Amino acid sequence: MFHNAAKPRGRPRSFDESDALKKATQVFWSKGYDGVTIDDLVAGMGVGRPSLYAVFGDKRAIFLRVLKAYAERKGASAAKALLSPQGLRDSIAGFLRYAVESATEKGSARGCLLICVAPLVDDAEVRRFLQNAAAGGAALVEGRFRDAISAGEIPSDFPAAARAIQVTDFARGLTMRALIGTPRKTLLKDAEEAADLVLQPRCGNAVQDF
Amino acid sequence: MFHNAAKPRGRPRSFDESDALKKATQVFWSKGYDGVTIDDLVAGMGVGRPSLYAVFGDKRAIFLRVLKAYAERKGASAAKALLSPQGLRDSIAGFLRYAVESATEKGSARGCLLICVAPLVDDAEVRRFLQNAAAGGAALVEGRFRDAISAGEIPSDFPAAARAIQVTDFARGLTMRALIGTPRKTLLKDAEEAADLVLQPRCGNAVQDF
DNA sequence: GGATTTTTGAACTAGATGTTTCATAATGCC
DNA sequence: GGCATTATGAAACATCTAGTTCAAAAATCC
Repeated sequence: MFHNAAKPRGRPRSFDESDALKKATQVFWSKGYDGVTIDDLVAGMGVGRPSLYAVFGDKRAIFLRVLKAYAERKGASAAKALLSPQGLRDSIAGFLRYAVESATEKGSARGCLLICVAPLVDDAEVRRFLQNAAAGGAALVEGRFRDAISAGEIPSDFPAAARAIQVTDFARGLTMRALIGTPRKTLLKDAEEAADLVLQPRCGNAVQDF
Repeated sequence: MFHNAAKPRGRPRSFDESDALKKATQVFWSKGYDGVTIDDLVAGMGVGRPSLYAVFGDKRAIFLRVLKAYAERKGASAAKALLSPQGLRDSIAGFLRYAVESATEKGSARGCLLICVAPLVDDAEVRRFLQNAAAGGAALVEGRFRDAISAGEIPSDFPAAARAIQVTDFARGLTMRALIGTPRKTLLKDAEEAADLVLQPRCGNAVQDF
């Protein structure tokens, strides 16, 4: 049940659809949503203007498709980064390290499309999508914490949900700091130190304990 | 030594300069840098087009002035929020609470000009300014930690610098999450929980300790 | 090969945008 | 009151931008 063959009838396209979307990702990522013109997309995607409108729609539609594809890739990568054979601390460190590394990749724009640029788009559908994506990210980390509880790595009263939010919000902060030009090395150090902190079992009364 | 008098010679201005800048702040804050047109500024600042160019310069110059004035106000407010008679935990909580509250104020745009919109401006001077502002924010929190060490509230080997970065980056994360529409109540809860965590004295080997 | 279908490049239109010009208005100075 | 000075509003200007139109190109089907 995969009759993918069926060659289309007319002139074949001169571009690959998902490849063009990946190129569009870089365009939006580096210039922001408002900063991107159709000409930028035409040049960056290697797709002629009429084909662009016919196949993808207008700027907003392109951005939404870009966003969804990007979020899927990013989510998969983040999940992979959480899988560490070295245990929980290294999982969290790996997650934060991935955030930093992908936000400071050379040859690509700094920061992150989901964290840095999409939130500024004034569009209800985008906002809804981002809220889900944010919740999904936190759920990913929370799941890792729950696995650790099951494995006996951390106590069963470990506040998994709260700590997951702390991890993902901190990652957001690192990513924004990458955007303003903070060097990768600095951010990686900060990520490691934060990974240590977040595994503290319980922490209601730190001051009194001292 | 305050001879401020000296009335200017020609026709008096129909607007107050610093008031116009505050209005410009709202314009940039709500629409982002690229999203703002000169017409937006003319309408929002209550300053005619030629006066705008004569007094403030072009869009970039206006934004830089807005940014600096905004950063000063924000820095002062953040410093005030750190001053708590209730001790360190409440200081940090106050800092995070202020971040959330100012990012979810009704009648104003969500998020924060320094954290959410300025980082996307593709301009070397803006980036330099933001790096300094970020360092200044972290220094503010670190100073509060050092005061707490002096006061004996936390041990002297408390990692003040690292924790200050954790606090400010987490605040960044909260602020970005405010931008995408996360309710204030949720963010305030997250802020309180994080304030507890960050006061943990030392945390190198959490997993082993358990 | 000719009809049919689909894509493409170039040109076009209408409107938005950044910036300047200029005559006029409103003040202080004498 | 008249002159110098500064600010203002309306309009002008050139450029940029989003989106469409159309004939030519490139493929399949018969």
